[in-house]
Amino acid sequence: MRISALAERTGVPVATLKYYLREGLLPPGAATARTQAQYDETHVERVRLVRALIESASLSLAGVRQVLAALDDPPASWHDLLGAAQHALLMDEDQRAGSSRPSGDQPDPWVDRATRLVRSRGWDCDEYDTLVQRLGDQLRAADAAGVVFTDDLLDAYARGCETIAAADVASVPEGAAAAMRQVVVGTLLADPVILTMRRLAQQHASAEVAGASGEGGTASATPG
Amino acid sequence: MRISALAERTGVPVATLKYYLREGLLPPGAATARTQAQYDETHVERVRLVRALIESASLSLAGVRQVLAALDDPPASWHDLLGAAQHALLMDEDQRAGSSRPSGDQPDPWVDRATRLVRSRGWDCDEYDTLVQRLGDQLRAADAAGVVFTDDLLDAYARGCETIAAADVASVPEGAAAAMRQVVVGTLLADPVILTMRRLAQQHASAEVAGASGEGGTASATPG
DNA sequence: GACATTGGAGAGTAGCACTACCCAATAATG
DNA sequence: CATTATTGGGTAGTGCTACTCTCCAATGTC
Repeated sequence: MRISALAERTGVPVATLKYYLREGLLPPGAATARTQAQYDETHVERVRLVRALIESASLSLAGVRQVLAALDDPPASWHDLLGAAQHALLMDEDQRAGSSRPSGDQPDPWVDRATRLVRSRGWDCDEYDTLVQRLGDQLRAADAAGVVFTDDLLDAYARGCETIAAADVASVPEGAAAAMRQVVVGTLLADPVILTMRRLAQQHASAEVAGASGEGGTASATPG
Repeated sequence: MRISALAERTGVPVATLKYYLREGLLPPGAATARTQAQYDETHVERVRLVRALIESASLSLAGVRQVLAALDDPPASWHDLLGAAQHALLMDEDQRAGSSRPSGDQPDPWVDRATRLVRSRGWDCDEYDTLVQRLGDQLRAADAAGVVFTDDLLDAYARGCETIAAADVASVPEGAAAAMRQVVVGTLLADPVILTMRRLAQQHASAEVAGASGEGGTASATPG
């Protein structure tokens, strides 16, 4: 199929596809001549993947590049695989949010709290560093904004995340190279799903509380 | 305090504060003369809030504006309050990710699946519309990217989110206007926290599985 | 042979979040 | 009262991202 067919199949304009080709997000088609190339189903899939990462997981192009690199060069072990996926993600998020890591050696109380939280859950692998740092940063930011996360609340988050993560890990077919896609892309695309579900669950929980306490709030229709 | 003092207290450059003033993210200080105004602690708090929403929750300025508007004009009931918070969020996220809502009346299988999922959890309030739509969109995007979310997986997500949301709702002081801050800002700032925790829990879970199955992967150190 | 299409590349665009600069009015200081 | 620094207010410019447009000669197709 030619580029215009690829554009039709995916709903992405030809100009954008050319851009992706230039940026290396899309591998070049099999050149049949100097100004002609053939694209196949793998290209369709890749374009759809790129679009999903951009639109749903809201990755930047740089982030997409990282993820694709990880996909094209799958690490050996399960664990490294997850690490690679997370690394790709971290890179991207760090870029868009200037993480003001003081990088000093003095003990940061927020990172401490994050560490204690993680420990209390029994999550005491090594190499958490980046993620725990990140968690500490987020707790600090929340505090600066005047929001209090109680220990109970964070503990509930941790329990909820354990449920989620256990299912994540269980859902991956063992050892296959196809697992990579599931882990990397699944992790990324599940993020927004989880957040949306949280909102839904909040609505449900708040409705229950409201109902129980006889709250008569004006139930405004969801704005269009 | 003058604007330069505000800049020092918050670590935000004066030029940026002026920009925020112009954009209405920061209320003007009490003018003591035509070219002088006094700022107080509420301004410090607001600046920190804005920064947290931008850096941690990675909202756009437009999103921050929405959130602040909701904060300044708190709805009467608990439930509406949450709705306002979520509305503000949706606006923002919809802007940055062009939600390709077909808006047709034909039944969308993905939205259907989302609806069934929500129903099966007993979350059958009204006015879920936007969120369920959103969930359907996300499931469709994942499918397009070739990622399969099994029913079991989504159910586990839902259970995890129930845990989280129950804690969210329980953590809010009843009926106070201060609750608004906790709900709106807490919801937003907790999002990244939850995602980070998910990553941590995944690491933990994958390490356990790897350990159990005798996996000998090269445990690369987390890249700095 | 006529004409649309292609690959390749450069340049241009729009939006976002600042950032720099300028101005007259004012405050602070001596 | 003179001097200097700072302020509010505004305009314009910056850097970045993700496209989008335009051009070209080579090619495929009829």
